[in-house]
Amino acid sequence: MSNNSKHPARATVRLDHKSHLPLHAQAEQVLREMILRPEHRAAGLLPDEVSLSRSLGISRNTLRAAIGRLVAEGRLERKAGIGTRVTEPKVQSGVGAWHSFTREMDAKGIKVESYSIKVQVLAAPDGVARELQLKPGTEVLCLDRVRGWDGQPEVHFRSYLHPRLKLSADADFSQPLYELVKEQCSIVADQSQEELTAVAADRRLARLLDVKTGTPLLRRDRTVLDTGRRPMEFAVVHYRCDRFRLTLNLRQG
Amino acid sequence: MSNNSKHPARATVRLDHKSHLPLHAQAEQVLREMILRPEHRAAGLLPDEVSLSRSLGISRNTLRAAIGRLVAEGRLERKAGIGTRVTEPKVQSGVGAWHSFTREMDAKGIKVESYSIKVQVLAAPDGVARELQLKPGTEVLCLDRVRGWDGQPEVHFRSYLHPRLKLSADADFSQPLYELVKEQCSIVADQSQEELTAVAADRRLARLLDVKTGTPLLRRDRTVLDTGRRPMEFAVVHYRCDRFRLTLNLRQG
DNA sequence: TTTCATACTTTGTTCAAACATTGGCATGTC
DNA sequence: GACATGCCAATGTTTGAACAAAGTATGAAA
Repeated sequence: MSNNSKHPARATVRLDHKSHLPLHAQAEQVLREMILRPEHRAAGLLPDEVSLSRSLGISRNTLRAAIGRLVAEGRLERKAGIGTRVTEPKVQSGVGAWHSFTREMDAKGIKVESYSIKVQVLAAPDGVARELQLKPGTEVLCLDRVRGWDGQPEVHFRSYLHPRLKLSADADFSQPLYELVKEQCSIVADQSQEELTAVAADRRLARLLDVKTGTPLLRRDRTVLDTGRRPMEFAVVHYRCDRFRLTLNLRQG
Repeated sequence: MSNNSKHPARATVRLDHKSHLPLHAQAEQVLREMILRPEHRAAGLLPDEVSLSRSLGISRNTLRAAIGRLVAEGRLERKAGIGTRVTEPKVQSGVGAWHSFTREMDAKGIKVESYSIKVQVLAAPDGVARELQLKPGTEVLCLDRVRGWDGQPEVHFRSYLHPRLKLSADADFSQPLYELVKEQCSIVADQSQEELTAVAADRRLARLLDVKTGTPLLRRDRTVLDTGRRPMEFAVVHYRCDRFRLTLNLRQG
């Protein structure tokens, strides 16, 4: 049965057969919203394909196309004989290429929150100056950001921006950084050189990320180059790893 | 027309309707081979869906399921009114590529030493079975290795090898693993999917890597796929990070 | 020559239907 | 209790069909 206690009759969204957006795409949107709703996580299972397709007013095949993409994306899991369930959120980030953290989380349906933004101008420490190919002591813009979701901090970024970008300390740093730089400075981020290590949280990081001192953190040192291979940013990023995983797709080289 | 000069009559592979492997999966394999063949890159286009499905002896829908996955994977590109084309391989240098640990260290002039090698056959734990796409409990070869240099351990690998490789426990695992597999099994490692996190050393790891319990370690969960995108190895790697950094060169994506 | 309509090829979308396979559950037997 | 059996519900697979939309090629009209 479709309307048993587990799957109460919802406002059965009927899809628009006249929209220029294909039905499978509309169905995908509906499913994405369903995924966010807690009742489906709680219930464990989504309504079965036959009744769901009926309630959406589309055929089972069309619905399956939408579900299939969400499965491929890792947001749903299907099992023959059982049903379709919302994947337990194991948040991941990254591919062989990198993106804005905010946009990447957005794509996963997670609303990124900013917990603190501090902007200051300071003399570049030696390591930073080396990475940015500057004389030690050159003044750079330093950006501290803590981000997370569901009220919990998850990652701390400390970015040093190359003076070439000519960004002022009162710019709007709440939007994705690389888009800001692209628009304001016409400098486009292109590649990054990264180093990954594990470190213990010191007192400062422990406070910022709301963990105990000594908690293992993933540390990511990153130098971002623009399309002209000039360094534009050096960042030290610390991730808590309890709700987050950095994922990579690499190729044999 | 299907058999014009652009798309000469190939040995029309008819798929096996009695195989346990679904037709769409078989079609996917055929397409993967096609993608590698230069004549299709040269021709610019693959045969059109209708004639290709006929020559494979399957319906257009079934073929489209296979093509759809390869499109999602970025290996094929479809355009309405035009056809389906093999994606031009993007030429990139040193992009998010991985190598043998041993060879990578070699390149840095560091002589890698093996401190312990344990080989055992055991039932695949659930997570491992999932990554290798095996039924839980299938017997797999499990390889434990500790490597380092200057008399200090630096990294611990625990590899689970897919039974398809048919490697016996008494093979010579002192040489680089992927070369061994390549020679012994003619299976070539091609890509990897990785997850990076930071963890605290438990007692076992602390002993193996000669660090204090609780020391932050870089944990790298890696599924290695062969050229046919079949999983061949799942490995959990732990690095001490005091003498070692995992470096990556990524591109904006 | 340029422009435009039209036919044709190819992929895109959608449907209904049938059967296979998987897993959970109840019912039975020993 | 242990085990086999069979039913049921759910996803998995496959097909044939029809029409839509995109892009190319052709030929007629301006």
